[in-house]
Amino acid sequence: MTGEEISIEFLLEEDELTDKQKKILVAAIESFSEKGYAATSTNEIAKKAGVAEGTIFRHYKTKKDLLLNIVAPVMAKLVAPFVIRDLDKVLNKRFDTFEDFLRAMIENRREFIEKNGQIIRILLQEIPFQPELREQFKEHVATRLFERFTKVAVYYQEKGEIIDIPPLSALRLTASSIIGYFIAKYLIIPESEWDDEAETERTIQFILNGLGKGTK
Amino acid sequence: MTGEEISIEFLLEEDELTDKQKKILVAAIESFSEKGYAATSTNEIAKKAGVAEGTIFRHYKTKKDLLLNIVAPVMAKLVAPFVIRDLDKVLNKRFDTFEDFLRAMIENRREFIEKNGQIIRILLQEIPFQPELREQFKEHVATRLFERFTKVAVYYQEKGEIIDIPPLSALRLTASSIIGYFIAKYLIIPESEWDDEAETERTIQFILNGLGKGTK
DNA sequence: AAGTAAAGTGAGTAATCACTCACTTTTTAA
DNA sequence: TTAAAAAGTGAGTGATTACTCACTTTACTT
Repeated sequence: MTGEEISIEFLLEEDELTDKQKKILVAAIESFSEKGYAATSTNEIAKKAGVAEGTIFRHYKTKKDLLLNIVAPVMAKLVAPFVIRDLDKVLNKRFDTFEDFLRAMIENRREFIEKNGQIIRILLQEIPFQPELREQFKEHVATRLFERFTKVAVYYQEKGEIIDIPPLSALRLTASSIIGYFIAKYLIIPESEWDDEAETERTIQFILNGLGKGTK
Repeated sequence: MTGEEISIEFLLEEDELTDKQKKILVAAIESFSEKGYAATSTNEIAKKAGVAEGTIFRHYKTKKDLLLNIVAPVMAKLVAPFVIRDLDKVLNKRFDTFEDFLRAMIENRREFIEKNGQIIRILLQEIPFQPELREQFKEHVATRLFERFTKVAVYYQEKGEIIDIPPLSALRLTASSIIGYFIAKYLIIPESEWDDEAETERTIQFILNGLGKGTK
């Protein structure tokens, strides 16, 4: 976990935040991702940020409010628009092959994860316990992602590149393979060095063969 | 989450536990899986179990001790021996095809998940924050699973059924597809009814084509 | 039936929790 | 320059926390 840098760029630009407010966010992100939301005290965040505890509550009504203000923008302003916007680019370009599409997707998501690793970690941990997060996720990410991917799948199905299965199944299988790769790389075995290029290639070929029509 | 029954069968048989001790375990499992470990108080567990708070600490030195005593057996006595033992059966039988092997694996894991859903949930949630759990998992589950699967992969590679890639990559891709299916079914979209048979079949075919040599 | 160990109890404890508020300092605007 | 608004402070709040301990009840052995 050494050298992991925090991506608060968008938080910095979003509003005009004071120096102390930024420090609170940075400290909270760090502690939440290391120890978990429930196990992190506001006192601890204040100390790490070099700020009085009252300052936190000047800007965030409750501790949960702080959590939501950290995670929500990542979903609403990065995950959703980013995914959607870039998917639009991808879709509008209409990559010639499903393979090109996959390659672009994976590279796109890799960059996103590397910039927002800590906050994604918090998101993954807290989604089971915070109904607000779950709803935001469904609303902003899941449903729109599904809508867009359906178009992609149908497009390449019509081209005859991938087999005729329900788009949701195609999405599940594709996403499983890609996310599984990221989870293995960033969560399960982050210590070992990966041959990223080779593993990416294997993942792409696996999906292509898995969904392909066998004209290899 | 209605009608979900708790699998404490093995806990019941393991030692001779008193009625109150069983109730403590059941209550703790329920609360931990619903609210998370850190957000659950011992007072709350005691009340739910109909027991004095002191009774909990008579049997478990600390709250964390309680957590470990719930989760560890699932790994050590169910996950590890179960996975390994059944994998042995599977391996010793030497299923004719990789397809048969996959089918047996998926059915086996499905039953396990359905019996131990709550504890698996706790395990997944707490692994990032409890080093003891992480080590136990690596020791009992990950390494042995990898060892065994390597043999399987090499066996079917030699038979020419699956392509020649590193066994770890084959494991990653296979596990991603299967676990992805379970996560989708039990965690992400548990409310909708699934055509389990069809989805299982699609998952198997996806893996077979993905790792196959294209002689479809 | 008596004696002993284990199981169970619940009031008590110090520490910590999220959060408040009267106050001071800094920033902004006219 | 000044007044108002915003940002920052930290001692103080009652509630809750995990855990203890002197004591009572139950279970087991002879």
